[in-house]
Order: sequence, then C-alpha cells, then structure tokens
Amino acid sequence: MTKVATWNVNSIKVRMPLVTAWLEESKPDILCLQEIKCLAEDFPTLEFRGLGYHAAVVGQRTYNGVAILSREPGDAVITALPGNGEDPQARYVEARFGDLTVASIYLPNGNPVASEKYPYKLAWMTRLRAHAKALLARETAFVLAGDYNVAPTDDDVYDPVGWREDALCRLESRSQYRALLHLGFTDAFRLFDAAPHRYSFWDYQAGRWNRDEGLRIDHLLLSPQAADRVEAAGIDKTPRSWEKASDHTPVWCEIGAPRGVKL
DNA sequence: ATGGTAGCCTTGCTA
Repeated sequence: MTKVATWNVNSIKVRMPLVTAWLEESKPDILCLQEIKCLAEDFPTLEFRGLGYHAAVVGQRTYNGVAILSREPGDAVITALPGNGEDPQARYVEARFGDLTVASIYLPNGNPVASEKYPYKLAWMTRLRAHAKALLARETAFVLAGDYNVAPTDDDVYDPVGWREDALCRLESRSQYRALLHLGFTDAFRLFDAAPHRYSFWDYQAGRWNRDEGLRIDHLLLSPQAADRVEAAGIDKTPRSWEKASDHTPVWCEIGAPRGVKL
C-alpha cells in the first residue's frame, strides 16, 4: 500500500511545523508540495531527512516552487514540464518510485482573465496534456497530483455564479481539465465521494473557512494502471483548522500493491 | 462594505 498526498502549503518556511505534524500523524509514503516559495537551496531538506523523507525540489524565489517528499528516494526525476524551455516558473517535478511514478503540479492560477496570465494557464494545460499523453503511452501506474487551480464542476464551488468568470471556473479552464481527464485519467477523490461541496481550498479572506465556503481545486489524477489499484481517497480538512494554516488542505489516496492476476 | 487575509524580502505582487 502506498499513500500519496498533495498539499499546497503556501510557504514551506512558515508551514514547516504543520507539515511536520501532518507527516507524523498521517504517514504518507509520498507527499507532493506546492507553493514552497523558496529556492531549492533554502528548502528544509535536512529536516525532512530527519523525519524519514527524501526530497526532490524545484524551487524559485518568492513564488511557486514544488517538491516531492518520499520515504524511498525517487529516480528518473524530471524538473520541468516539457514543451517550453524558456519557462522560468517552478511548477512541475516528477519522480519514479519503483512501479509508481508521481508528479507534483502547481498549475498557473490564470487570474486576472484579461491579462497574459490566463493564456499562459491555458497553454500550460496544453503542455501538461501532451506530457500526460506520453506518460499514458507507457501503460504504467502514475499519479498527477497537485494544485490544478481548476474547480471541475459547479459542485466543486461554494458560489458557482459568483465564480463563473474566474480563471478557476471559466469554460476554457474546465474544457482543458476535461480534455486532460478524458485521455484516460480518474479523479481519485470522486471514486470515493460523489457529494457536492467537498473543498480543498478556502480563501483566507472574509471568513471563508468558518463558513465552509471553498473550492475543490487540488486533485490526484490516476492513470488507468493506478486507478485499477486505488483503495481509498479523501480530503483531510483538519490541517486547514490549525493555527497558521495554509489556505489549502491535504488530499490523499492509497494505491494498493499490483494485482497478481489479470482483471 | 469595491472590503477582507497571508506571504514575500515588498512598499506592490500574487493568490
């Protein structure tokens, strides 16, 4: 059994005590982090080694930054999404852990929609889809985990009308997300919970957490070979309630051992 | 009520 989780921590420096607490109580085998907001050299790699985790880090000063923490060291590490050698934004890291490959994704937010940020988001999603297609051709188990900055349907938003024109909910963002999904992925969370109003992010402002007014934008997308093995998934809301919380909370799934027989 | 919060190494930008 391999427990894989994703958590946008909004600064690893500030969130280190909470990440430590969550690792110790939830014991994921692999934890994908987003918005670490630091250079790789400033990432607390040694502290995580002390907790029993290896780290693959793609850092950037001030903004973005992704990492994968893992009980076993990963190999075949990829530190950028292919397709744009000029892209300086640290938003993708991928590594292989035995028969399971995992990527930590921080998809661009895309707001404001009228700015260059929105076409950048959509182009990034096109690149992600191309890379995902290449990964699917391997016919192996993998998980694309992260902050997608897309709420797939109105059920994933506390106020769908108010958010309709936002880059997280716009038609183009949702179409791109569905095109990715329709390559053959499974949203791990939705296999186990079909209810509306299940959120992974609550804005810091206006008491959104206390009112449970959030969005579900953090996802674990499973390749068919991973989906065949998934045994559980969920959103752990507890860390959002802690002091000095991130505005996101962890989403996790459990991938069982490969089946010995053909289905 | 055009606000509100959080983090960065900042005095605005990003979310």
